[in-house]
Amino acid sequence: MKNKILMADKSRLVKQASARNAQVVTLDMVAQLAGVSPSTVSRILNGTAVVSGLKKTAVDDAIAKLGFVPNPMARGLAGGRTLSIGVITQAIDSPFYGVALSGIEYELDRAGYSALYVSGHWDAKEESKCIDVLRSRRVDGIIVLTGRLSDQTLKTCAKTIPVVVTGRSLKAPGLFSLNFDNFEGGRMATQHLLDLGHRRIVFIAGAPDHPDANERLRGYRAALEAAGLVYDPTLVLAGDFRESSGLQAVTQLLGQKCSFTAIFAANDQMAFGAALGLHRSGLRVPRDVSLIGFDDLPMAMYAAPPLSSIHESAYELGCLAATSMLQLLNGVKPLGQVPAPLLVVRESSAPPLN
Amino acid sequence: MKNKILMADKSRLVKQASARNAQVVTLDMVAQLAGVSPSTVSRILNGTAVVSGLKKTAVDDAIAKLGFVPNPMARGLAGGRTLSIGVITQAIDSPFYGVALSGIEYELDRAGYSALYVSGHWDAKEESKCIDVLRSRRVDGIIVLTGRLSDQTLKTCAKTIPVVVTGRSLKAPGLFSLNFDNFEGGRMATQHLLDLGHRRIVFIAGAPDHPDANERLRGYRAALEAAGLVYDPTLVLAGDFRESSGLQAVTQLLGQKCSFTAIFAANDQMAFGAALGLHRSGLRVPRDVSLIGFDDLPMAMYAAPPLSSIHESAYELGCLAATSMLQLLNGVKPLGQVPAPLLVVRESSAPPLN
DNA sequence: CTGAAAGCGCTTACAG
DNA sequence: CTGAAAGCGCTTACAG
Repeated sequence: MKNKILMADKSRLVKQASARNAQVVTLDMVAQLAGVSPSTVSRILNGTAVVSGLKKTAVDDAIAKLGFVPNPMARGLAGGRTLSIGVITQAIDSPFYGVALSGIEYELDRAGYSALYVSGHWDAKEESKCIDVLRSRRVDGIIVLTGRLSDQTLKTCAKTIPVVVTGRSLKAPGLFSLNFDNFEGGRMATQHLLDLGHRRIVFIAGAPDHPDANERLRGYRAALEAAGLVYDPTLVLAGDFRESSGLQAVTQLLGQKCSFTAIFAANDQMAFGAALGLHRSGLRVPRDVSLIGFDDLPMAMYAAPPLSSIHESAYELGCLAATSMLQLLNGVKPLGQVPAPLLVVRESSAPPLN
Repeated sequence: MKNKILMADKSRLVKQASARNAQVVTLDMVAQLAGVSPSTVSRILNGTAVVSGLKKTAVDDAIAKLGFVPNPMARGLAGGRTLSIGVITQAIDSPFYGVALSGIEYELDRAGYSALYVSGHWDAKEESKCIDVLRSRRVDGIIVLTGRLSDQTLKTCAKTIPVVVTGRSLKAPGLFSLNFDNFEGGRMATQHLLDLGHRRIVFIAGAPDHPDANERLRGYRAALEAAGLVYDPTLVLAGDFRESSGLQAVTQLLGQKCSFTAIFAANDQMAFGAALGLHRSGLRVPRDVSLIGFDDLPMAMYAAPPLSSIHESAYELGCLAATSMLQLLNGVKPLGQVPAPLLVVRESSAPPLN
């Protein structure tokens, strides 16, 4: 008798399954096989309620036997969540943010969430569009890796969806910010060059309006002033965080016969560009010019010569951003903090010649 | 009279909307406002059927007025598709694949699709898990950026879901492959060094079992043999496509006092590592040793000295993979082809000293 | 060309 | 502790 019922059930299952996709196992099928209601299966899956041991075992067995995997879309539709987190990055191929993304991916994956990456391309308008795209995809939360969005925009956004933002300090309901001490990092880099005996130190700035960039410049100025040096604006060149702008800055500098013995680039990529500019002019690092970057990209140690830099752990930043988001989602107050900047001295910085 | 109905409708809309999320506008609301059935709105949205002009205008107006954005999950559940494509990459922070991802992102975005990135970390088992994850997310197709999955696994996978794979030539139903001519690229790089007069040319190999790596090695051998040189296995060192393995290879080489005048690294990252190894030993590029890489990463031109390489357009590869997937999804036979390899001569390669 | 209706695979009050 | 039922927001045969 029991067998007969089982067989009848099975043929029914097969029929259902083949409707659209032969592989699809549904929660209903699990419920039937386990002899419980779909509600019970759902509750076991989500840990929503305490279920008697026997039923739980039966359900777990059925899940294993059938190889059941919940359909995230049905879950999302019914439960009002997607188990996916939107991540706004500047460029998915950025050497710095790429590492952060892998940290995010790691932590989210552990918690059963997926990441949806969208690129803002260093443009506030595009970043706004990213938010729209992510909203339409119904992500459960948004991680914003720095960028140019205004504080106000972020606060408004956080009213309807949890937001974690890096690269600034902001307090608002539903929002958590993770800020790296760019000021201190900028100060340390400059201080390192001062300690070596440099006095004419060039600063190649990052993308204008970017909080990171501004803070690093502030750190540069602070170190200079603390050393009793006057801030010389002709030593501060514009940049945009890309290699090409570092090259351009050095070319310009050399063109106007500006005298200097060291360069602090607001990120490693620009430092690489600057190094090329020096190389092209026959200037050697660090003999003729000392060079220090910022970020400590994986590539920094493979530059020739290996680049001194301020270490900022992108991977850890990504992990932190992800775990903070998860906490926000679970109603836990995030308390994580980004590690302090660290000076990494390699071979690109040395005392000046004379 | 008409006004009254509209007002009544509105209050109903508000009630519905506030149920879960105050911002949510549904297709039903659009239908009501436009005075048509939900089916019609759906058909207009999807271009599934020809709809009379008047109704279309009414619906478009209603969509605009309400700021309606279709819920992708409901769409997915009902329509059996998610408008999302899974992308299996080796590491989301890979300098090479990162650029490919941005190409994929660009093309997919244009078509209203999203990408779901998962990383295989150069491991066949992890890549298999990636497929499972993507399946459970119900992606409409899977793009596999090279990797170690067996041909058989890919073919099997393609039976139930469209697959585009790069880095190999494979024919199977539901599958399209995009292969870069790594053999020719390897040959060209080696030929370049031969043309400069080098005879003792080291090859630093890529990750074992990776088709890219094997092909580049084959190209190396072919060029050597065409030049009438005997293949010397002691000149071929193991690598894994990472900087560190390039460094290690050179260290090993120098340790065993192997004589050579040039190095061909199977990718730029290993070339950077090799450059560091040479630098540490006081050897200069290209005076003492010529160096050529493969991929032509954005960083290659910023190396010191700028690195000669074989150009492979990762961005274009990504675009091609994405458009091919879109074609597969639309029942169109993809015909795209990856551009041929291109030799880029910079400053890291020169004739040998003697 | 267009509607009414059923259904996609789940979750969650609502009742016991 | 557990079910039956309604509903999430769409799409798609099925009828006109």
